[in-house]
Amino acid sequence: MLYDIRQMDGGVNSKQEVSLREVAKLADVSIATASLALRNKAGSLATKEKVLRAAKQLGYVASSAARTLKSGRSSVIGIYIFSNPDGRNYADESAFFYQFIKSVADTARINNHGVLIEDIPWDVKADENNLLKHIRGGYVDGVILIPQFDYPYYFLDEIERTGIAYCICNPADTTKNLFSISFDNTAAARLAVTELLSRPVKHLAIVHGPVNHVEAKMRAAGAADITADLKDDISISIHYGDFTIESGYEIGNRIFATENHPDAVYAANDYMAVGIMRSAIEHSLRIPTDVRIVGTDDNEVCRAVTPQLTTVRNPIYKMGVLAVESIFTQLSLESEATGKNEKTIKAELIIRGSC
Amino acid sequence: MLYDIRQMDGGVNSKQEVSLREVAKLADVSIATASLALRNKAGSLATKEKVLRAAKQLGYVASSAARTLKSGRSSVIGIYIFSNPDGRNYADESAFFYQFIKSVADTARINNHGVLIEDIPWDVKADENNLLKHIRGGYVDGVILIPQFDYPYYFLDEIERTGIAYCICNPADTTKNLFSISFDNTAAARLAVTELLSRPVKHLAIVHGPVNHVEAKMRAAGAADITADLKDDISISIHYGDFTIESGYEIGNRIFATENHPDAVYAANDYMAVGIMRSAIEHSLRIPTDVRIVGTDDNEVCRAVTPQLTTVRNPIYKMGVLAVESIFTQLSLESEATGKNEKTIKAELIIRGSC
DNA sequence: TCCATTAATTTAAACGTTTCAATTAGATTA
DNA sequence: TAATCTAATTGAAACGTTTAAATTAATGGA
Repeated sequence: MLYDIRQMDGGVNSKQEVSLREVAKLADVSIATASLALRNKAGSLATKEKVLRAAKQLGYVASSAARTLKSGRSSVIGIYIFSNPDGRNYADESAFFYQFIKSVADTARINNHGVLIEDIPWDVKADENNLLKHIRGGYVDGVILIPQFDYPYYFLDEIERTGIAYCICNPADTTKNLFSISFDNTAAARLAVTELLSRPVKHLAIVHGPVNHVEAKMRAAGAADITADLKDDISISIHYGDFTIESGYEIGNRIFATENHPDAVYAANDYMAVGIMRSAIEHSLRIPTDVRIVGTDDNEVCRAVTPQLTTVRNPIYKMGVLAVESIFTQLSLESEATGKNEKTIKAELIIRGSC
Repeated sequence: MLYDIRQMDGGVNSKQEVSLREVAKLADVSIATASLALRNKAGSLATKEKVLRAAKQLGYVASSAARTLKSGRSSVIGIYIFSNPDGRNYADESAFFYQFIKSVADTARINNHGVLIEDIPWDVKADENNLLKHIRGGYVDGVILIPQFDYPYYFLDEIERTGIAYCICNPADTTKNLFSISFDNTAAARLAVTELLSRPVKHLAIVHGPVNHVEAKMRAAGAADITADLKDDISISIHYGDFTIESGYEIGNRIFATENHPDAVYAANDYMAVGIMRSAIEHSLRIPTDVRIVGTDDNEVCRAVTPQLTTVRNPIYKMGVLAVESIFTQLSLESEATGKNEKTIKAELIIRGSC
């Protein structure tokens, strides 16, 4: 059922119930004085009190539209999650995104900002999605972008041109000079693989995520950093999943069916790791005795499985906080004065029973 | 690090780059004509084309603030998730919320509406949180409310008074006449318990969620419906968790330590269920041979564990879609003409290996 | 007491749309 | 062709704020 809202003429056109005019009248001051007083910008103490009382009595709330129109600030920050163009939305499953959204919303709210959220498939054309529309239309004061996949940033030039505050979370290209926050995915993978190799390993399986997924790529690079130096008596196999539990399970079924099955598995995310665990258990392999497994992210599934999954924590809540702070820093500075700023979030190994 | 955005004077006050005025000038028509043409409200074909071309050439996007101010419609729908006042945010973990948000955002976008998201702890006073502010300030055209817990609806009178479109997801009190969508939690629990009882059971454990959680309550009632009719040769024990994996695990440790441990467990959500499973496995109990377990929700953790968890599916994506549709129906009708409307979403048993 | 400052207040002009009412152009009929 | 009707276009007034500039009031020093 689709509604064409543009043709909805019947509905309630809710005019502001109580405007600044009424507050001013009740407080017996001019509209300007009322405006100033309410925002604590000027006025004598007595007037401020008088106006505040009047506003409270009438239940006055400033019209966001009028304020935005005049001030040029919407007090809204947009989160734009770019999703997979192939239509498979691994992210649908991800508890992570809610944590991220919540951290952004919490941090924004402290500063009296709202949060707008938008999912944009990568294959939707620039002029058909809402990112640039929102920016040009003044919907948002700042944008937090989560590209996820490694496609060309069609939006970057326009964003830089308009000078809007932005922060890219886990950008694909860190050589560009951007406002960005990145989880140190490379270090995360290095930590995980190093942990696996801290005990004797005969066959190490590396399970990558989607090939064009930015974080998966960097985790792959991190794993490669370590395995490159490995002696010949450790055999290594590389596998590609798509970040889902099911893909992990299928890979598990392939690798555990062989005679010389892996005794150590690094998975680029926790979903695949638990899928692999399920397969291992079904193949009557004991974890961690027969096979040791390390995942990535510290998603809640880590604590669901038996034994619990050792993993590298990706502190997603912190990323949201930092992203919003970056936006506010940009907003509070003269546009000219800002230097680009790239932050990195450290990876932390969380040891549990699977390893 | 906190920023007082109210004192940020240095920042960019981004005026609209290209306004309707410029478009009208380029197309050589009046502003009114341009406005009408762009919204396809009137005008000859030739004029429409001319205006559209001009708009495209200039990269024109209507100012959301100006449009909202004049039209009284913001084209934004707000999601307000009420969270636990005790500070324990079970929801932080929930992959469910992201699915819900995404479904709302997807459905809203089809109708050119944005989605604002806000978390409101139940103990924050009415005039200190953003719900009523957003409504009175015209931020949103409609609100989707997720109360989660059973506290008095301080907002309801005001919402009804302003006549804003709203939809309450899983309201506590279904006797009130509301716009609402509910998952049939009672039926869900009945389905689950009935499934457990379809084979011989000696000791049935029922694990409830937080006592004041709306859905937990109804699931408890559903379970009670079935157990009330049970013969005396089945012993029943009741336990209270808080919807987290850890609370399930602790309950598991208690119930599986006893001699006459349960051979069937119903858990009011999947997180607790997998926690219970972990405990069972650690107590060397085989699932489903020694103990059969059924959860609720069909969260992703169901597919993470071994064996996979049998559960009752809570189609959260559908709930988001229905909520938005309810909002749009209200928006498209004369305010007077609307009859309240309560929809229920059916529960569906998903049989997997744990039962 | 008067003048110079400074603080408080107000007037009025925006901000960029939408829409009513009025005007003009175009089509149709007698 | 004139008269009538309809469609297209436009001028101008809002919507509810913010803010620069102007005005008025209050304060202090000589």
